[in-house]
Parts: sequence; structure tokens; C-alpha cells
Amino acid sequence: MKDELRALLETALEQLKSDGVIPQDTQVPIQVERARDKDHGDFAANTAMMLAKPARRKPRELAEALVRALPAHPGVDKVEVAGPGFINFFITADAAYQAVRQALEQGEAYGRGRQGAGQRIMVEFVSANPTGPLHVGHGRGAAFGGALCSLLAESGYQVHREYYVNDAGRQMDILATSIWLRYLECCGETFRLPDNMYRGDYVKAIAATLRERRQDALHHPADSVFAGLPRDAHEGGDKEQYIDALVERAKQMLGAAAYGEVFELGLTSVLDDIRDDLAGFGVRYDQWFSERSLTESGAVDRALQKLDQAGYLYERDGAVWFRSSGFGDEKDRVVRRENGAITYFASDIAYHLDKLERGFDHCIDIWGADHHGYVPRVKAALQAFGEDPHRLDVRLVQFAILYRGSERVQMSTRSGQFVTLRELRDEVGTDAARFFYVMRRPEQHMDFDLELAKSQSADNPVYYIQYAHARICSVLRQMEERGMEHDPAKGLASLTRLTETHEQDLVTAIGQYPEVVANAAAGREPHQLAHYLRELANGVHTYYNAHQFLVEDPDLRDARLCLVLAARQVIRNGLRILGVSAPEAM
RNA sequence: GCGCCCGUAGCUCAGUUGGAUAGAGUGUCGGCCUCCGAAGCCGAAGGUCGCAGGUUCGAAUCCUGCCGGGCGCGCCA
Repeated sequence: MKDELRALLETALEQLKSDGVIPQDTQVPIQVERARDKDHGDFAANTAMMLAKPARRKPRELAEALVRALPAHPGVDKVEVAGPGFINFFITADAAYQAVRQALEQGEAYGRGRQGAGQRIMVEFVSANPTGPLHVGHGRGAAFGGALCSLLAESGYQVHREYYVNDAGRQMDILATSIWLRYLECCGETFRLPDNMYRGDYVKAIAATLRERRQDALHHPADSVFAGLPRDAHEGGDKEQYIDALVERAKQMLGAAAYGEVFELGLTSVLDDIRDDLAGFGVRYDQWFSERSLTESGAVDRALQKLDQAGYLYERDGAVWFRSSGFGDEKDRVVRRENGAITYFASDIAYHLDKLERGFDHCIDIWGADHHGYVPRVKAALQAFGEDPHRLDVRLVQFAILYRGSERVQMSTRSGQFVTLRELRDEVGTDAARFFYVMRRPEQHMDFDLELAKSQSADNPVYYIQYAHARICSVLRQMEERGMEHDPAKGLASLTRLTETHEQDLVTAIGQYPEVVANAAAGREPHQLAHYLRELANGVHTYYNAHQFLVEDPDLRDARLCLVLAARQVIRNGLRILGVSAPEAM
């Protein structure tokens, strides 16, 4: 409808141009929006006001002229000029009822758009280091990413969901070493734990598995393990240097094969846990991309060579630097350290080059807000490769700040004091957690009160929406109990019986759904859908309280049931995009 | 110090990309089950859109400067 109105205005505009009312070369974007206020009709256009300046005429005069030049349209009931020069469109009831027909006929396809048709888009999200279980901070990225992917798919994009696994690097070595130390405890050794090791219970669990599998084969006396190491932080030393030394000691004493075994056990255990956790959260991936595979395949070396050949690398202080400052980054960055090891950034360069080479039209990265400093350098690398940096869209998700009641919960992965995503799911349920996360704009700092989310009270808006869905299901059950029947075809033929204000509001809301999906996808803003669903549910509840659906008059009953069934379909479709279930009973 | 994000009702947040009289939820107060599920509905109260300028027909929205909060500024990941 919006597009059709836009076309009508386009025609009228051309008419005014040929009539000489406005200059031939005038260019204005034709914007048609949903009117906020019902008094302003269904749609409003500000075209006349936009034209006022170039045409050097009063907006209202232009609006009148545009309306006179507007071709007739069967769906347009009347057109008014209002306010400073808005053109308000009132569409016919029949055109509005069309939405109900479409929702029922198209079913779960209602709301699908074609904006992304023919385009491949890759979304990389969560990508937490496999050094421990996901915590509630990752949950927000997972919920946002999952919903965004569904939204894009609903808009016609071919979506590829990817998780980048940081399975190389120092943090993984620290995990492996932490597991080995816990294993040594299982063997009966006692010692002071390093300040910088991973301490969560999951480490103990992995160590126990290791002990069960290898018995005492990897056992070394604590005295020899800790002999000659530098001071740890609690002894006045540096915790980083200490843990690095301990990692080296573990590699020496275990040998490459056994160390690799501990390392792999840690990686697969944690990764399996993350996979399982995300699957339980309703988030699925097409690919788990290994960072290690980039170094092993030589992709990192190739990427660095490419930069070198283009003249963007140089040596200084024994390290190799990328001249990212030439592309808007605030300083140059090291890609190969003095000791010869490549940096995390170097594999990131290779990874993003790989993404583009795989031929996606767009790439979206969803990162935690603490990584925002990385955006300029990654985009700089893309530019150095001669790529358009706009092919990569980095979306930052702010942290969820956890509260228990009014008390803030401090989190740190290393100390093991954190609330895991799994705990959250167990306590508040996947539906509530996913909806809660996705209700807010991603860049908004968000307060997540565990007590509130756990309370299972009406404070959680997801119940409100689910209840609207369940209520409609309940009406159908009630109908059968009373021996009544519903004839959809008759209902659709009787839609003109829906003359109540509540009914027309609901019809309008159902008709808005496809636009909401399109807008939310285009802006990468799933929260728009969440808010819409709340409003739609409100429309259902209000209607329910104001009128009986199961009335004696069969035509009216069929029409009303068609209306609420269309609403149910929209709720179902919308919740599915957000990863929330639509129960038939609460 | 520099950079990014945020500041809207007591609290938690929307605000259709610059539009008409700034909206929800929650909390407070007052109503509604002889009625398809009260996890619901109806009503009332609640605002210097952080502050000050600027841009224009028109600003919560765009620009500049302050104030306040979060995050980031490693040859860490």
C-alpha cells in the first residue's frame, strides 16, 4: 500500500512539473509514513513541505495542488491536507481487510519480504573464546545475532551464520595449563594456584576426565613443576610472566604430544559445551570457523604477503607493523611480534579477507562493545586489500549489567565468579531470556535484573505476548466445546462486519507487520519487532475484553475469528523470528 | 588526555532515520470476573527529552561546546 501511494504521489509530482507549478529539475524523496494519530488517516506524506523551498510556494498550496493531481485509486477512501502541509491518506476498509486475508492465506510466510533477494549475507556472532562457558554477556550477542539472522532470512537474504573459534593463542595455553594443574591436584599434589589461571569448576571437571582417561601418566611432583619459576603476583611478581613461564613448563614436562592432548581435551570440552548451550538457546550455526585453520592453511601468511606486496607493512623494533594509520586508524598495529609469533590481529585480517573471498555480498560482525577499538583497524585492513569497507558492518552490543535486586553482580571469567548463560536459561527459561535481551536497542546499556527475570511474573513482557497467543487458542477450544464451528471462507467474505474501533485497530496492526519486519531487518534492529509484538498483543487483549468472539450470529463470529486467527498467525511468526515459542496454553 | 556508546516520567525503556499534542511497561492511586483464561482490561497522576548555543517552515532526533555514566586506548586475546 505504501509503495502504491508513493507511486500516486510520483505521478502527481510529474503532473505539477509539466504544468509548470514547480521547476522541472526539482528532486525530492517521496516519503510515505504510517500516521501516528488516527485523525491523520492511515498514511501521511510530507512531500509538499519538502517541495516548499525549491518551488518557492507555500506548503499548503502545494499540498492542495498535489492532491488535485493525484490519480484515483480503489484503495484510497479520501485524501486530506492537514497541519503545516501534510497529505493524509485514508484507505478504504476493504483495502485494510486485505491484511487479514493475506495473513491467513500466507500463514507462516506472511511478513516475508524480498529486499534481500539474491544476496548472500554472513553474520558472525558470539565468537567467545573457548576458554570457559558462555556467560550472560555473551547471551545478549547470541539473542541479538540469532534474531537478526532470522530477520534477514525473512527479508529474503541467504544468511550464513558463523562462529569464529579462537582456538589458538595464549589464552588457550593458559586453559590447558589450568587443566593440567587441576589434574595434578587430582593426583594428590597440593600447591598454591597461580593468580592468573582459569578457576571455574568446569576446569576441575575437565581435569577429572583427564585423570580418568590417563590415570597418573601425566603426573609430575609439584616441587619439580614449580621449581625455578619467577614470582607470582601474590609474591610481588607479575602474574602474566608467571603464567607464561608455567605454560612453558607444562609444555616441557609433558612433551608436545601429551600437552597437545590436554590442550585438545580442553578445547573440545569447552566448545562442545558452548555448542550445546547455544543450541539450547535456539541459536544454530552454519559454520564454526577455526582460527587455527588459518595459520595451518597458510592463510595468515598469504594475507600478510598481500599487504606486504601492496606496501603496507614495515619493520620496526624487530616487529612487523601494518600501516593502518593510513586508513583512519589512530596508530599502526603490530602483525608479527619480535619473537616471530603472529598477533591476534593478523589472524583477524586473514579471517576477514577469507570472508570476503567467499563471496558474501555483506558481512556483519557482532562484537561486544569492549572491542569497539578494533573496528578501525579491521576496516583499515579491508581497505588495504582494495575492498570497500562498507561490505563489513560491525554491530556493537553493549554489556548487560547484571543485578540481583538492587545489587550489582561483578563478573570475571578468570576468577570463575560469573553467571553463565546456562544458569540464566535454567532460571528464567529460554523464552524470557531471549525476549528480554532483544527488547532493547543493542547499543543501549542494559540492566538485567536476575530477580526480576526469574520471578516469572507479569513484569516479563514475553508472557504478555504468549498469553495473547494462548488466549486465541483457548477461544478455539472453547468454540469446539460449545459445539460451534468456524468457516474461514465465510469469515473472509464477512470482514465488513468488523466495524468496531478495536477491530479496525487490530486490522491495521496486522497490516503493519510486513513493514515492521522490513524496517527491523534494514536497520538491524530486532527490538523494533519486539515492541511491535507487544503492541499487537495489547490490541488482542483489549479486543478480547471489549467483545465476545463466540457470538450467535455466524457471519460476525466467523469474521471475528478470522481476525483473531490472523493476529495469532502474526504473533507466531514474529515470536519465531525472535526465537521465542508461541504456546497454545500457558 | 584522546576515541566510541549512552543520557527521555520515580524505575526500565521506545520514539517510524528531521514531522503534527513526546509514548509504553513497571511502580503509585481508583475501577472491571454470573461473561470465550484477571499472566487480562479501563481510568488517574507523573516531563526543563542532561545543560547552553546553532542549522530551518519544523529538533528528543542533525552540528558545536560543556556536564554526567559506561567502554576502549598492549609486540594481550
